[in-house]
Amino acid sequence: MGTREAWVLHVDLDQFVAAVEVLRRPELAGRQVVVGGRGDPTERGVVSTASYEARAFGVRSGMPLRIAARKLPDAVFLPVDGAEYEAVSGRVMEALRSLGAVVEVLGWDEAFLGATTDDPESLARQAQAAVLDETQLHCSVGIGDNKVRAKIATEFGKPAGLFRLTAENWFDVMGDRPTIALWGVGTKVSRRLAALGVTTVRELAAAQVDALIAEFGPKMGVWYHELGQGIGPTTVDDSPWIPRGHSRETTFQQNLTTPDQVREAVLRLANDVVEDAAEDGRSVERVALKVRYAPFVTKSTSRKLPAPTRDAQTIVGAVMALADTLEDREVRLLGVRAEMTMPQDADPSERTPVRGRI
DNA sequence: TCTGGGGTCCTAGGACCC
DNA sequence: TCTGGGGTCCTAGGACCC
Repeated sequence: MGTREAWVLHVDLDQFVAAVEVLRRPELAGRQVVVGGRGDPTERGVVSTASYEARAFGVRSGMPLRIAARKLPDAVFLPVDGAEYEAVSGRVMEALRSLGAVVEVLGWDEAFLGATTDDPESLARQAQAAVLDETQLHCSVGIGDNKVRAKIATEFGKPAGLFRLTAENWFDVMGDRPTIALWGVGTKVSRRLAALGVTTVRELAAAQVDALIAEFGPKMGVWYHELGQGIGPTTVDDSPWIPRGHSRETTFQQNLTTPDQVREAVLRLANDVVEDAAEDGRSVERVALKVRYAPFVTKSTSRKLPAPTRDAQTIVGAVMALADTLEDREVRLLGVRAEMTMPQDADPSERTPVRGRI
């Protein structure tokens, strides 16, 4: 018998969105499926998820639909159906909770599991079986001694497999890889690291933390240094997610050209956001307006409200006041965001500086 | 290539105060 | 007259993730 230890598992559904679409349309199995936008590859929009058959031809998430269609003229293009994915996601998470581990939901298709066990591989296979049984969907599982290693391990398990990444094999597996392979390092940061002479994970781990702090600031400098060593948070937290804000944004198929069109669109977005906040029963303390002028210049402004409020008129009025400051130029995108007051004693000081939700 | 939508968190600079 | 230093709040922008 091994020793019982605390493990973090990261469960990630394989090509989730495309797989859900194939589930309800079995005739699509084995075909090139591209989900994105409204499903019309002649429109402005990007790929949400591509099936493995489509990825084989270089189609990736985030790619403009027009480009995907150029690469794959015979692919099936489908619109994003958030309600359906949310429903299936709920069943996935239920299946995971049935295992008795702590489940921290990260998004539609991802979760951390926290458990104390002497056989994490067995738990991982149970998770895969439970999800497959409940939803007919396959997932990959990363096994780690913290969240960072578990998350990165999943990539080596895909598709439908397992991989274990701990302090023991961290440098063997990751040491020679580029820093962009790390969760939380993107193109910009990897480029700035390269300018400091740091290109691999091993070099990042060995870098002077003072140099990283000078370049990235006190929090991120320390965080990147730890990331290079595979150090990360170990606590899996299943407390319900409390959103900090709500936002709605639209890229227009044709640019808006008149101030009236712009005001009308902002009003609509503001009303939607007010509704979202009202559904949560939360007060709004700050509003923000984002604009993307043609061809692709993005600006944002925000204003703190004199006092937190749930009054729709007040909130919408504050957004419209921001709209009055917009320039008279062609508009490609508009977005409205409302930030809400957090319920008491949510401890902002103890948060981990990882991008996105952890 | 012609670049979505919904999120989170960090940094930096200026204003203001003591 | 060569011009403090630190803290906090506000806002804009940047970076990243799914």
